[in-house]
Amino acid sequence: MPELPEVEVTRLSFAPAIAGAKIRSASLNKTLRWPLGCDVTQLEGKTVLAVRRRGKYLLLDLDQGLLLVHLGMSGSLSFSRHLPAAGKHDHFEMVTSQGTLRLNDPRRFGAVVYAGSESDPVAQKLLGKLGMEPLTDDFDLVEFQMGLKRRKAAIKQVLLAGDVVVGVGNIYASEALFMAGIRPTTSASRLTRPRVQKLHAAIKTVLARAVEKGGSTLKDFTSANGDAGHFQLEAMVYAREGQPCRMCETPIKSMKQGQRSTFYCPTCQK
DNA sequence: CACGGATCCTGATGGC
DNA sequence: TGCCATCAGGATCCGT
Repeated sequence: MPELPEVEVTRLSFAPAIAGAKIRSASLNKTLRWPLGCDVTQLEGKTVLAVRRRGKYLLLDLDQGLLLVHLGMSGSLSFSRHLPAAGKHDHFEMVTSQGTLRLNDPRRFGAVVYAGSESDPVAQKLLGKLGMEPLTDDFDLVEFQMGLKRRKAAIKQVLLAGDVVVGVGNIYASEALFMAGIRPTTSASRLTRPRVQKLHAAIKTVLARAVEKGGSTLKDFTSANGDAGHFQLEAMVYAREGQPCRMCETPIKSMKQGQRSTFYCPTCQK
């Protein structure tokens, strides 16, 4: 489910409320993608200082160590003083002095991992190869161009790989490529400099706009407050196969790239 | 090293 | 209480 905008919207929806909270108890009832990395009871007594984001990971800074939370394809967090009884797919929960944080994840591609510090090998294994953050000054145009230059694969797949730029998932890759007028199958290394510049700007614009709109709720995404997103209503190509392009009326096409659906306008994207 | 495919898991949907 | 195939917001691992 969640790409950078959904993860960021989730972060914003509970970071202020959980800051300073002391963990009273924690439980993990089913295996997620990766092991927690410590006994879940060891979280008790620690304090949540802040919540940061790196790519699609949420980093919960504790007074001792940190928790890395990934939402996978179907994960969502909720944080409230009063949550309903836990359901079938609620796999991780932390009761704190300021409310309960809960991870719901039907497909269990998500994860909660404890690391002693961010430089800990456990954390570095997950964070170490991540690319640039697209919504900060870290997203350097020249470095982006160099990153694409050495990749022969289709630009859509290079964006999804996350080692050049992070946070762009299946929805926003199609949307950014539409905005930049680039065919998703174009080899990354063959994009001209002006086209790379256009794509660099498009990624920032699309992701920032999606954060503003509360993310995309295709099926069941909500922030930790329970709010749905609305960006999907203004998608130009994603999930719009056969519908007229909002710019030129040409029917939107879809295709498979690496077993993922890609949507594009054959007229606007060359 | 970079690429493409298989893989983890559950649920919804649509064709037959 | 039908069954089967396909698809879904991610990212790693493995063979080439």
